[in-house]
Amino acid sequence: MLNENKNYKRTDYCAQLSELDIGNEVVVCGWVDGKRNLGNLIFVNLKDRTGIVQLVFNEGTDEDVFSKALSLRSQYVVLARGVVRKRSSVNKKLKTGTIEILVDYIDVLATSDVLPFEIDDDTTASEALKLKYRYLDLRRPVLQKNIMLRHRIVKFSRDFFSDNGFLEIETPMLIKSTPEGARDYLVPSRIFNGKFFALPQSPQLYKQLLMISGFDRYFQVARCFRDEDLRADRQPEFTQLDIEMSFIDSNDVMALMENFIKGLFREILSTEVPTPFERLTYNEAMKIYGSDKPDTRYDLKIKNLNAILVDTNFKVFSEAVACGGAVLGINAKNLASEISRKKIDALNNWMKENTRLSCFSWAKVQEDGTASSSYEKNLRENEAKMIRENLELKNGDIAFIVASKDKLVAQETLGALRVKIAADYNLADKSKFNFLWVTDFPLLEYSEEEKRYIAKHHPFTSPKKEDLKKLDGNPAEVLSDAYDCVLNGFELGGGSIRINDVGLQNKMFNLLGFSKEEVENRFGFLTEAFKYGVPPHGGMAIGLDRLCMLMLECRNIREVIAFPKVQSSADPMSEAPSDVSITQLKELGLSIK
RNA sequence: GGCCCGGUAGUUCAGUUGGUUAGAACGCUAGCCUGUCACGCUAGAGGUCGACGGUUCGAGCCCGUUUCGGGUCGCCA
Repeated sequence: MLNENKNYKRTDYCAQLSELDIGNEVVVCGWVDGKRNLGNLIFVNLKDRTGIVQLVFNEGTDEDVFSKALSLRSQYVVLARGVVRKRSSVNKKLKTGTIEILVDYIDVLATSDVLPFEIDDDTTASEALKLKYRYLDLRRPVLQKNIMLRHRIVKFSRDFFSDNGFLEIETPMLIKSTPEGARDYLVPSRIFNGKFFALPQSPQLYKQLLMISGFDRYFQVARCFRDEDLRADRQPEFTQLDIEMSFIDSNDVMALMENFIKGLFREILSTEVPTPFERLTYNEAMKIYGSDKPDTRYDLKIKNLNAILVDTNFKVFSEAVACGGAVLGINAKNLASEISRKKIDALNNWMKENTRLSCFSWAKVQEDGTASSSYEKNLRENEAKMIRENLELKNGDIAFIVASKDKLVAQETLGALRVKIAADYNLADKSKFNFLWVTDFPLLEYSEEEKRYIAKHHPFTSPKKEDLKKLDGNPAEVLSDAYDCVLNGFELGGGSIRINDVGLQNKMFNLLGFSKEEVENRFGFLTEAFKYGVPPHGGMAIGLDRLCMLMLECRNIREVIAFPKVQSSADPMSEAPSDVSITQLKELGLSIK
């Protein structure tokens, strides 16, 4: 009788069945996610992407069907037909916990070897193992959920921008390698031996060319490649939500993105994000938070103590001030008792290893006004007092102070310490999504290594109109019409108004130290295009993986990417990168040293 | 490129001062079991201690090199 009809088609997803289906004959397909054999009674959890439903086989079950059920092992793929019925005992952990399917037909569609690790949300298998068997890792409910939510995020994005008059246009993957920015992934050319394509770091130039073509509003879910080392929030191959618009200014771009984010968070997380987002200039962000991507969910704001310490006897502080640097402090409120001497030492060690300064000074004030402190004994009484007042240091608080002859180093170091303390002592409200714009970045940055200016954003970023004149005088002071979108201490994305004047663009290349020949060679097609009617334009790009990671509260960007790379940029599953044949190399005119 | 942490059964880990036959849990295999859902009970199989070299009478343990993974700094226009 078995296999009388092999053409059963799935009627329902496992976990979409409910008490409304009781009495119905259904056909489900999925993977065996556990079997409980009680002798003459067998329960099988059948799982698909929607979840789990329980199959039952009992004394009334056909003998052949029952023996097939007995043979089931974990992760076998089966098709089962049966009648939905109410359970005698409820499992509250399952969406389908009140029903089960009494099976009258089962087909084993595929068997499975014993798994290299248990497929379970709280699996403890190592990253390496899970990534080698990523397709199994992806069977875990949490990753299934992440990938399905990512789909919804991308779909919302496409719908949103389409509805706002944007066209999705694909740009090439094989492009010209350009200087500046990250290291390119290179692809050798077969036709032109010795020459290379690069994979795009972003579709930047192409989207600007699309503006010149008159498409006016462009977006793309764009894959980008940067051959740099990985981090927990960074992959060498990643996806940007890339947009560009003509006839707009930076406020238009920011307003549009605020609407987008608001809609997205409402749709996916049912959360209201307040708009407009807070705005900080780059200088303010560095001054208050010591970072150009501050996490504003907690306070720990930085105070400048220079004025108090101009002529202090304590050389560490006075020299920093005298050399144009800074003495900066933060007050970790109510953490004095938590941060013991041992923990202070540990923090100092952390700082030595992870920042450009080797140590900080610190102080705790007791109830009677005396202090336990690494620096107060070196200061005059009124100096110590003024620092306490400035930092609003009270009993129970602990202050951290850094001094450096380089103001930026002091800011960055204390900014990093701020983040570290907040992470160690859980100061951030995890339920919050604090968006902000950081604007008015310096246009240029001096590179000691290369002995020249490099573009802080990219070479096509427009200076702020009011700073144009400074370009000839002191280019280091010129601010750019650029903006970064920051969420909870992560740079979500950024953009700018672009240069649309060929003269200004050439001046910019000149400032960056490119010769006429280099410009012609590298960006000739762009400067040529710039002769033929370039509309004012600008845009931005959002790191889609990072956005998903933050929305889904993942700790690592791998959790929202189906097939991510490991820290060495390799793929342990396919074992890419790999050797290639001599023939392949020969065709490309390459030989391996 | 630098620094830190890790690699012992299929998996996650323990392994004392270097000393007899390297353990546990889960998983796996077999048997029993009619309401389980982390089913239960009984029995069993399963090890190149990442690799190479060194010290030693003797190395999972000590030393060196190397490899793989994780975190981080540099880097990421």
